[in-house]
Order: sequence, then C-alpha cells, then structure tokens
Amino acid sequence: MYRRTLYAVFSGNPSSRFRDICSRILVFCNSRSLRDGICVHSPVIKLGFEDDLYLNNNLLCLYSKCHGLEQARQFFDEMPQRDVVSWTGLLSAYVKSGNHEKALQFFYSMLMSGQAPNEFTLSSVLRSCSALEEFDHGSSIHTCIVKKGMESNPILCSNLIDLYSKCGYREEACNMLMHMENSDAIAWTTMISSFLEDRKWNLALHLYLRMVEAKVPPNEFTFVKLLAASSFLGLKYGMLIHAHLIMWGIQLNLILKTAIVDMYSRFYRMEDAIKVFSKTPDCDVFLWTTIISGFVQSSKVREAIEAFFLMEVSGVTANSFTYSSLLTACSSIQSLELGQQLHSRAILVGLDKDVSAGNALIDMYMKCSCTVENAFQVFRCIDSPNVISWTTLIAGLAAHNYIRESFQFFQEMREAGVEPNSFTLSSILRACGMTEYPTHAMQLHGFIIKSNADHDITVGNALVDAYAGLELFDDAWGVLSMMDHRDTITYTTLATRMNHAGHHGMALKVITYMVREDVMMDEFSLACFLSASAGMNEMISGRQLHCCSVKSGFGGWISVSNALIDLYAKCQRMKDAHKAFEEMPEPNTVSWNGLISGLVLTGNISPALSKFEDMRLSGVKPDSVTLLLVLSACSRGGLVDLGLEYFHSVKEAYEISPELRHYNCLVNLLGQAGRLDEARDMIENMPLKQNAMIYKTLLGACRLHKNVPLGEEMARKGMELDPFDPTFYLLLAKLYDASGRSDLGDGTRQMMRDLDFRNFPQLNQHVSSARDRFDMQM
DNA sequence: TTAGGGTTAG
Repeated sequence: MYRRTLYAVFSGNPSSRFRDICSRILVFCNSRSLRDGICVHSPVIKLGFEDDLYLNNNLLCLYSKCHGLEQARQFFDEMPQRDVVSWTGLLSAYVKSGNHEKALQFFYSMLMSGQAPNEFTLSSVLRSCSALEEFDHGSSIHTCIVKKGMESNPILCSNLIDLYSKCGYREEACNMLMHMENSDAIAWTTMISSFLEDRKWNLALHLYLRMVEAKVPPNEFTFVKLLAASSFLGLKYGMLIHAHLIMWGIQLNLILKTAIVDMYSRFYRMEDAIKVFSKTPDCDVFLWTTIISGFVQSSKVREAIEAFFLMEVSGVTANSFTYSSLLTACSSIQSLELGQQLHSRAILVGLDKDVSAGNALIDMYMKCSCTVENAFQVFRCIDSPNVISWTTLIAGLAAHNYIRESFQFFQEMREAGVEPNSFTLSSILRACGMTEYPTHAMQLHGFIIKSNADHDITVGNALVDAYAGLELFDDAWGVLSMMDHRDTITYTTLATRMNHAGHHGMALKVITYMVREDVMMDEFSLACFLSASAGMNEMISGRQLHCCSVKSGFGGWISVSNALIDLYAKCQRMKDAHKAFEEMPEPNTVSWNGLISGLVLTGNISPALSKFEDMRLSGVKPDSVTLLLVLSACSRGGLVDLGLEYFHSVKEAYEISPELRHYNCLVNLLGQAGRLDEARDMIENMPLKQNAMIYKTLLGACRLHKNVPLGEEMARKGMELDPFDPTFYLLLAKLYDASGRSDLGDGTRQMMRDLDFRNFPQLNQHVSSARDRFDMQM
C-alpha cells in the first residue's frame, strides 16, 4: 500500500497535499523501521521542502533507525534548522545504540548551542547517566528536572529511580518511589529489578506486596522479574508467583512464557516447564534454549538433543546460547563424539568464530578430550577472545596438568590487554595448588593485592585453597583472617586440604571458628568434617556431626551419607555403617566401597565379598577402589586363586585400568601364600613401571618364607629406585636373621648405620627449602 | 516527530 502511495508521489505533479503525504509516509515507515521511506528525501529537496523541520525530523529518525548513526549524524549536521526534537531524536539514537559517552557529549553540545532540553531529552540523557553510573551528571539533571517543575513526570521518575539504584543509592531510589504521587507499574518494576541486580530476592518480593498495597496493578514485565527472584527463593515462591500472574489475568506473551519455563527448569520440573511451553504456539530461540538448557541441567541429555532437533525442524535457528547449553551436556556425559558433531554444525552455521559458542567449545574439548590441541584450535579461531575464553583455556590447561603453560597463558592474556576477573584468578590459583613450590602462589597473591581483587570472596577462597594445597597452613590462615568476610566455602576448603595432608585434628578445630562467626555448615562441610572424624577414628565428634546432619536436613545428601558410612566403617561400627547404608535411597559406588572397606577392615572377608556381589547385582559399577578392596579381602583371607580370578575378570568387565596399588596387593597375596616366583613374574611382567614399594612387599614375603636369594634381588632392585630408603636394609637384615644368618643381618644393620640414613630426610628438607628461597628471589 | 521496565549460558 505505502509503495503505491510512494509511486503516486513521485510520478504525480507537486500538489498542496505533497507535504502531508510525505509526512504520513515517514510516520508510517518510522513506526515500522522501513528504509523505503528514505526515498522521500530527494523529492523533498527537489520540490523545495528541504527547510521543513517536521519532515526533516522524521527523516532524521528514519536515518538513525535504518542507516545507522553515522548517516543520521551527517543528516543532522546538514539540517538547515534544528529544534529540540531534532536534538533529542539523535540523542535517543545514541542512547539506544549504547553509545552513552557520545550521548552525554551530544547533550552538552545541545546545551552549548542554546537549545533548551525538554522532558524527552532529559529522559534519554538520564538513561546514559545510569548506564555509565555518572551520578554527578545525573544529579545535576535531577536538579534541572526540579527547576523545570517536571518532578511529577512518571517517566522521569522511573529514570531517576534507575539512576539512583545503579549508582548505589538504593535507599534514596526507594524513597523516591514511595513518595511518587502517580507511581505506575514501570516505576515499581524498575525498583524490583534493582533489588534483583543486588541479589536481594526477598526485598524484591516484598516490594511486590507493597506495590499491590499501593493499588498499582503489576503487569507482565513485573512478573518476569518476580519469576527471576523466585528462581533463587525456591519452587514454592515460583509457583506462588505463577498463581498470582494467573490471578491478575496477565496475558502469556513469549517473554513471560520463557520466564515461567525457566523458573520450572531451574527446579528440574521439566514436566511443568513443558506444560507451560505448550500453552501457546509461540516459540523463539530464547524459549527453545531455555527448554534445552532445562533438560541439560536435569541431566536429560537425550531429551535436550531431541528438543534441539524439534527446534530446528520448526524452523528456529539455534544461536550461541543454544550451542553453549548443548556443549555443557557433552561435558557432563563426557561425550567427545557428540561434542564434535555439535562443533561441525556450529562451523556450518558460522558460529565457531562466535566468542560465546567458541568458549563453550573450548570448555567441552578441555573436559572431554585427552589432549588440549582441539581446544587450542577453537581458541585460535575465535574472532576476539574475551576474558572467559582465556579463563576457560587457562583452567583447562591446569586441569590437564600443564601448569607452566597455564601461567604462560595468564601472562599472554595480560599482554593482550585482557584483564583477569575473579574466575581467571581462581583458576590460576587452582593451578598454583598443583605445583610443588609456593613461588607462583606468592607472586599471584602480590598481583591480587595490587589489583584490589583480594576483597572478592571467590578470590580469597581460592588463595586459601592454593596455600593450603601447598600445605602452607599458616599462610592460608593468614589470608583467611585478612578476608573481609568468610563463608562456608572458605572454611570447608581449608579443612578439606587439612584432611588431605592428614591433619584431621586441625580440620576438626576449624568447626570452632565457623561456629564463632556464625557460618552455617552445608552438605560439603558436613562431609568434610565427618571425614576428619573418620580419619581420627573419633566417634564423639563423629556422632555430634551425625546429629548436625540430621538436624540441618543435609543427612539426605549422598556425600554426607557416604562420609557417615566411612566414619562408622573406620571406627569398626559395622552396625551403624550398615544402618547409614540402608537409609540411602540410591547408594553409589562410594557408598558400596565404604561398606565393603569396613567389612574388610573388621576381618569379615566372606561378607565383604558377598557385598561386592550384591553391588554388581544392583547395577552399581565397581571402580578401581572396589577392585582394590576385593583384592585386599582375598589377601586377608588367603584366597589366592580367587583374588587372581577377580583381578582378571573385574578389570575386564568394568574397564578398570590396574594401578600399582592393585599389583602391590596381588604381589602381597601371592607372596604371603609362598608363591614367590609367581609374585616375581608379576612384578617383571606388569604393564606399569615398578616402584620401590612393590619390591618391599615381595622382600617382606621373602623374609616370611626365608628365601634369601630372591630377597637380595628384590632389595637390590628396590635400592636402585630409592637409595635413601632405609627400609630395604632393615627388611634384608630381618630376612638374614630369620634364615639363620644373623651375622649378615648385623652387617647389613652396620652398613645402614654407616650411611646414617637418619640425616637423609633432613638433608632432603634442606634441599627443598633452599630451592624455595631461590624460587622466591626469582 | 523526540522519553521508561522484560527472556536463554559460561
């Protein structure tokens, strides 16, 4: 229709209605952002209407919408006359495109030109002040609004509420809202959004109640925000908000539908999410991605892939968010094959160069592939890698044990002008905890203090973890005590590292500090402290922690139940261990291992092997720990052939790669039974490199069966691997004694004394600390 | 003719 009108305008003679028709065309095209309207420009000039301000303002608006800011600016500069609408038109174009700094400059040029702003101008410029958090400029505009008597304008009030909230004056913003005479849904929603940004979910919900009290009806925008809050408050709140929006008769538009689907997805309620999804036929890539990511979070990878295909069949094209969700699923199920298929599709649609999809691809390859090459290839393809790309790469390198390389890339990232964020620092600190020496942790600590990042609790926790991982508990404690505040992760991190270092008593003492600071325990801290009690065979603290887990409601968590089984098993309270096991709805491999280990420890060999069979029957997959437990059960029970049979059948059936500890157990099993030659054959033919321990094991068995030649051979081979270990001399001396050659035994002991092994560990320690000092000076 | 609030991940 408008094309026909345009044609009529150009082909016909200039008439008195020309200006009217042109303005109608421009209004029409402006409302629909149709670039065809620009065609009016040349006849407007030809027919002498180039000075018409109204037509020019409309043309300016159309230029900014359809041809970009530069052309609009050129048009503006060439305008013979300008008024407040012309200035505000271009100003709003700067604001809408996110050029806030240019918008502010332009606003001040407007004032310099002598053009007075109106409420439209002030509203636009306030948006830029908010975005830039330019409170000084914003408050001077507030003064201007008051002077002009515009303070009752609801749009300007909403802008001011947004400005004050974004600049950290939330209380003032709230006061402004409460004192608004004609507050509307937008003003209230702006304030609710501000609370959400500050993660004050309860306050956001409370504000909704105040809004209803103030008789301001909420709209679909308000509910989208409230749903976001309830995603953090719990399913009950989410359902309540859903009920309220139905009660208010709010129409289900696509964005609102997406927000509801997202809320149910976050609580793993995919059936409810699908019900809402199917309520209306409207669909877009946002909604589909929400559904797909919901399935991924609920560990329903097959359903996520099905949804992806349905989405493509329905004609909706996946975007980088969709690929990110699906690639996360690949990482969770460790499917490199699926990840590669998605990578191929991403290349086809040109998303492999996209930074978001690229970051997800780096993460997938780092987690699913045994090499880091593919991740590097993706990284190199990304058009402009951001801080997330670098962080994912650095964290992946550290996870693959390329510690030195992860530091190199951290340096390269900074040289490329990308500043690390708290995630980057935490990832690189994790790498520090894997090194042998504290140099890197200390250097990074210095950088963190300089860049003021030490106030971030995530960074603080990572620093505590790095020092504690290096067993520098005093330094870890020093960082902890300097932190602005500490949370359950801070203390659990420290206690976990203490447990790993065998300082279980120290770990238990951490509880005192947590209680003193009123830091609540969660399922992770409970499991950690239960494990400390287990490490100390400490029933009193263990029982108290068991009570805590029941009272706090964390008793149902699988990690807590497993820690309880481990505690009771280590304390040889098999009745309690069984009880904890029986109470679990779905025991996993760790639960079964805990129970079997308790049975082996208490000498219940036959019940232990029978539990192992129960485990296989229940469909839970045994792991390398299970295999070790079964072998040690056989070893303790003297069941040599059964042990060998289990070793071969279990490792093949469950694809378990045997480790040195398994071979050590088998050598012990054979050695104790006197099958010394078979044990030696096993050591010689095993597919792993021998260590000193395995020779010690067979040497011990040689002593039991008085086999001097084999014992001497084992001692010689073992000492080649670890010449500073005095155990070989002691075991060999005992073998000589047992074989009636105490003269050789005494000689061996004398040789050990001459070598003065007691000094060797200290010597080693001196070497380490000298190396530490050297590294620190570097 | 120029002005305000909303959805998906890492």
